[in-house]
Amino acid sequence: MTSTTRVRFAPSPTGALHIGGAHTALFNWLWARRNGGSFVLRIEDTDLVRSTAEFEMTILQGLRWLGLDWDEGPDVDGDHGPYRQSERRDIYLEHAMKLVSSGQAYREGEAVIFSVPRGKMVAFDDVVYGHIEMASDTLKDIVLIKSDGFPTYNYAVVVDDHTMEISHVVRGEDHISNTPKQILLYEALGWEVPTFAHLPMILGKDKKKLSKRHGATSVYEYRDMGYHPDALFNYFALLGWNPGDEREIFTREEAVEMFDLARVTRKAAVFDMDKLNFVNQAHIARISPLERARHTVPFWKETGLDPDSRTEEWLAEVLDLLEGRGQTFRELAEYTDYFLSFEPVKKRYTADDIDEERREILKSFFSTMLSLSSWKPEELEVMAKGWCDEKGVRLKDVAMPLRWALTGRKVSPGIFHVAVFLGRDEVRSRLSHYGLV
RNA sequence: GGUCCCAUCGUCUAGUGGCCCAGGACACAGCCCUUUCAAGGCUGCGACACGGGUUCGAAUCCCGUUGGGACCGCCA
Repeated sequence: MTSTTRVRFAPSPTGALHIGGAHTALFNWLWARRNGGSFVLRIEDTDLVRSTAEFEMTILQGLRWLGLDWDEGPDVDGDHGPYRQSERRDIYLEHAMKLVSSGQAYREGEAVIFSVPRGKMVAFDDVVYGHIEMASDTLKDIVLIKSDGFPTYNYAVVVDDHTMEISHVVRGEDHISNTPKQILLYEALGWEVPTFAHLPMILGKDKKKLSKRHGATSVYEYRDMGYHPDALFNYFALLGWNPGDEREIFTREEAVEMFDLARVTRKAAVFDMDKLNFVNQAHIARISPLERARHTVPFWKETGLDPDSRTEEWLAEVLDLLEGRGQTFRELAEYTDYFLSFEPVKKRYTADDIDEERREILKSFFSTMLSLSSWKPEELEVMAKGWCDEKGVRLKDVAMPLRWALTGRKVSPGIFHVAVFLGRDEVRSRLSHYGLV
């Protein structure tokens, strides 16, 4: 019937967009884009008590942030709407009544219940898990319409996937056990059964289902921790799938090109922050300096700094000095605070580790340094090495005090690069604050 | 309890009977580089859950055991 690929992501708006949901949405999106098909977004809001419009909105925003765009959905017109289950009640009722009149379902109270046929073997071939079968005798009758007039999940999903002409049902492995029930419903309704592809679950470090106990579970938390959406996308794609070669860092477009449902793995995967950090660092290294700066701005602001008083080019240059240091935008902001202001340096460092004897040596070195004719990193380094040789001092004995005075930290990029970028006047001013010049 | 699914380094995985006394990546350790920390380069540590089969040959196929997980709601 449907020759084109149509997949869907069907979240229920009872919470933020969680990692598991984002992972499922991602694989659906990948499959749709890979095949030039459609990605449909459907809101499963039949749980009156827990569903809210706010959650629906955050889920949509979360998907957008991740770069997962949909072709049809509650906010995008299509030929298969409406896209909220709460707006499709007449459709569910209509088909349920057909089952009642054909004797395959019965009423009990206000509800409509499907009688599961006895002695049947229900089987399907899952793209990921292979052949699965289950005896219908192990199933209880299935509630179709609840007493409140709303459909149940297992019923609504069948009606929707059929009427929306979904070709591939791609969802979490926790739905494998529901699949035979749904197939029975497809058959009773006389509908063609779609192709199923179940995805492995994502677990926490302790191999238990991911929950709040494992820390951040909503995609927004990752955004706020300083992860790039492309990196999260890349990392999610690697959970339960791999391209077949040894590439691990790739763009959205590259993933679309390489993706194949047939290569999805079956084992539940543990969400590993260390690997995510590595992937994020790799993406930060790949994006342009300007984009890096734009992503870091909110984090500078968060620590009370004022990046708006600088040009984007200047900010990008600052970040460039980091040369790979930092795994998140939050760290990038942290590691460069001293470029934007001397205040954080003063808070971190007081110079009370320097005794008088040491201070005299340093003053001598810094005055030579500040009077250098050329203010370039290489020149500063050559001068410093020469000076140290002559005085019988180790380079680190002058480089570290300089680092402390300029950055307030024991680690930083090459300190002569920092000094040059800060400028001779600013360096003199910071050194003089500590009485070192 | 019933049904279903899963099982390769700590983690993500490659592997579909011989190319595997198992390859890559993260993490970890060491070395190189070096003014610190990163980055980068090199090296190392480290796994086929167990027991039976089938086969000339098994991580790969079959059976069982053990261990995980999911579902069994008028939740989704």
